[in-house]
Amino acid sequence: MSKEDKREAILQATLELVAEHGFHDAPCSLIAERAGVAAGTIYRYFENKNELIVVLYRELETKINATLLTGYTLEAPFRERFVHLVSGLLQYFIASPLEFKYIEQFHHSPYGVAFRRDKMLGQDEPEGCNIYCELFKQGVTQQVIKDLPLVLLFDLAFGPIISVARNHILGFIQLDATLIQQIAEACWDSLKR
Amino acid sequence: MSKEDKREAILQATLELVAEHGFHDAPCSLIAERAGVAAGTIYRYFENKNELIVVLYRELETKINATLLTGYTLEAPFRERFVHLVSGLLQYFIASPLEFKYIEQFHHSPYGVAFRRDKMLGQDEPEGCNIYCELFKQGVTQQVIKDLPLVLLFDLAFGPIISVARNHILGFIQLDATLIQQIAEACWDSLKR
DNA sequence: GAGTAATGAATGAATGGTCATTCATTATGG
DNA sequence: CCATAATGAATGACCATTCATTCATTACTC
Repeated sequence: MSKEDKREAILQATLELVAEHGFHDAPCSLIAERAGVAAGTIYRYFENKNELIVVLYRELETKINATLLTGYTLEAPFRERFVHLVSGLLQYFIASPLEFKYIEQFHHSPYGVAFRRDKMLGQDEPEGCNIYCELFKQGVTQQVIKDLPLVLLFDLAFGPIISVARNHILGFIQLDATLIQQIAEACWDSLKR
Repeated sequence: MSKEDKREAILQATLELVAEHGFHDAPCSLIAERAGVAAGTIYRYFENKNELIVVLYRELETKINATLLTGYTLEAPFRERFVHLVSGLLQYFIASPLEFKYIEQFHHSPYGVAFRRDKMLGQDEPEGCNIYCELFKQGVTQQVIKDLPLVLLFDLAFGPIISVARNHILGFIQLDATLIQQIAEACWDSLKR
C-alpha cells in the first residue's frame, strides 16, 4: 500500500466509523484496524485525532462544492439555478449517506461550532459562500427573493434539505426524483417574493 | 434540599453541562458537583447516565408541547394556526437556548436516533404528533397545503426553524419579533399550495 | 554488483488520564 | 435507634497518544 493509499484508508475508515457510531465510539484503535494499519501509524499522517477529523471534513466539503458546480450555469433564471443547487445537494447527500452523517456529526460537535465561527468571522458572510452567496445576494437586489439577511436565506433554503436528507437516510421516507424536485421547489417557494 | 429538589438539581446540571460541552464532556462527576450532590447520588435517582439523559429529554419535550398549546385555537384559519405554532417554537428556543442545545445534542446522538426510530415505528406517524399532525393532515385533505408525505411537511416547516434558532443562539444573527414573523410566514409559503 | 550502513516508515505494547459505576461507610431524620 | 439517603474513594474499562523497536528500502563503498 502506497503512502497516499494509507492516508486515504485512514480517512475512509474515519468516515465510516464516525458516520456509523459517532465521534466517541470511533476510537483510534478501531480506525487503525479498519484502515489496515497500526494505531501509531495514524500519527504519521495526522498530528492527532482532532486534525484528522477536521481534515476529513474539509476534504468532504471541497468534494461537494466541486460536484455542485458541474452543470451549474450562470445564465439560467434564478428559480432554475436555485433548484439545481438545492436538489443537487439533496441528491448528493442521498447518494453518500456516510458523508452526510459525518458532516452532521461534525456540525453538531464542538469542532464544528468552532470551525463555523471562524469561518463566519473570517469573511463576514455565511458558509460555502462561493456560488450560493452570489445567487442569493443577486436575488435580493433584483427583488426576486425576500429581503432577509443572508444567513436566514441559507436557513430557509438548506434547513429543510438537511432535515429531509436525514429522514431519507434513517429510512423514514423513500425519496425519488419527483419528490426531490417537489422539495426543491417548496424551498424556492419559501424564498421567492 | 428535598428529594424532589435534588432530582431537579441533577437534571438542571445535566441540561447545562450537556448543552455547553456536549455529552462527552459532561461527566457524571461534574454533573454531581454542579448539582451539589455526590457522584453516587445520581444513581439513587436514575438507573444510569443513559436513563438520566433520556428522562431529561422527555421532560423537555413535554414542557415544550405544553407551552405551544397555550393560545392555540382550533378555530383560527390554517395559516394563522401554522404561524402560531412555528413562531411559537422559534420563540421558545430563543428564550431557552440551553434547552435548544440539549435537544439538538440529543437528536444527533445514538440516543436520539434510537429514540426517534422507536417513536416512528410505534405509531406510524412522525414526531410530536399531537397538534402538528392534525393540522397538517387536515391541511392536506382541505387542499390548502401541498400534497406531500407528512414527514416531508414536518421537514419543510421545522427544518428552517431549527436552523434559524441555532444561528441565533450561536450569535450569527439577531432575531426580533418582525424577523420571527417573517420566517414563520416563509415556512408557510413553502407548505401552502 | 555484492556487502554493508543509514534511513525513516510502521508497529503495537505501555502510559497516563478519564469516565461511569459500585459499595462499604457515614449521616440524617422520623 | 432504625431505616433510608447520601457519600466519595475505589474499581475496572477504555482511550488517545507515545516511543523503543522492527523491518524494508535506499544509498554507499569497495
